[in-house]
Amino acid sequence: MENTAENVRAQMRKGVLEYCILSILNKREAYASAIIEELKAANMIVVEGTLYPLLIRQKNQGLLSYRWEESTQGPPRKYYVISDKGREQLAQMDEAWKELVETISTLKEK
Amino acid sequence: MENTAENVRAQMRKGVLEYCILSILNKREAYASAIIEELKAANMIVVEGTLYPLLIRQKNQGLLSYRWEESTQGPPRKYYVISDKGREQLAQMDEAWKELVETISTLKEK
DNA sequence: TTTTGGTACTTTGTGATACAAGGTATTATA
DNA sequence: TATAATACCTTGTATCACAAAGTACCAAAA
Repeated sequence: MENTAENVRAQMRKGVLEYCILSILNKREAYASAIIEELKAANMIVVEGTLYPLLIRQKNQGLLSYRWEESTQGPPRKYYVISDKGREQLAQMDEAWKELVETISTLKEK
Repeated sequence: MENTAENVRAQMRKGVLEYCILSILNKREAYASAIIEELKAANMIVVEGTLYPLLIRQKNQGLLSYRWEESTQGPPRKYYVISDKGREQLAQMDEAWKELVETISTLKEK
């Protein structure tokens, strides 16, 4: 098992992705490719094969809904929208994230 | 699939565990039960079935070594010690953690 | 001296999930 | 009517955290 700097980042972000998606959709609705672009801009690379099943899982959990919209530049886009339940979940995740940051900080103390 | 607050925390910390272990062992050598105690004190619950294989993986990667030590209170303990390679890895992880915190922060900006 | 309880290390099976790779479908343009 | 670009989806694989059960050592009580 290799352990390059890239692998370290990949490892570390596991489980945080779901949080990122909800955070993005809490700002504005978006379709998958746009979400990937925003993640890339924030320095977190995600591939389609990861994102699509994740969006479907969150939709099935009632955290998101979606609607189709025509595009002038290709096939129709599936715009995802965060739901009330999704916002509740996001609030929990905000809390969990704060705690995780605190936990790491505590562990670093000598 | 349930999604309690506890599950959220569990999900989120995936991949961060390895970082936590190296951070603890960078302060002082320790055996598994003591590591679990320190994690619990920092609000991160981990069970034996998770920790032992993880320590073995890190040892096999050359990040840790160990030595046996007698105990007055039961069977001998396996004390793990971080290696030079482990410290290098930890430095990379410190960087990756900083970036991840930054990434989340960026995604939260409207 | 046998049993009991506590401590510590280990293994097996399961479910979740990120990714690589490949596939389908729509639209515009050459 | 190809071709390229865009967009969505699926399958197979590897990894990993966890639950649960097992093994081994030691000391103190019965």
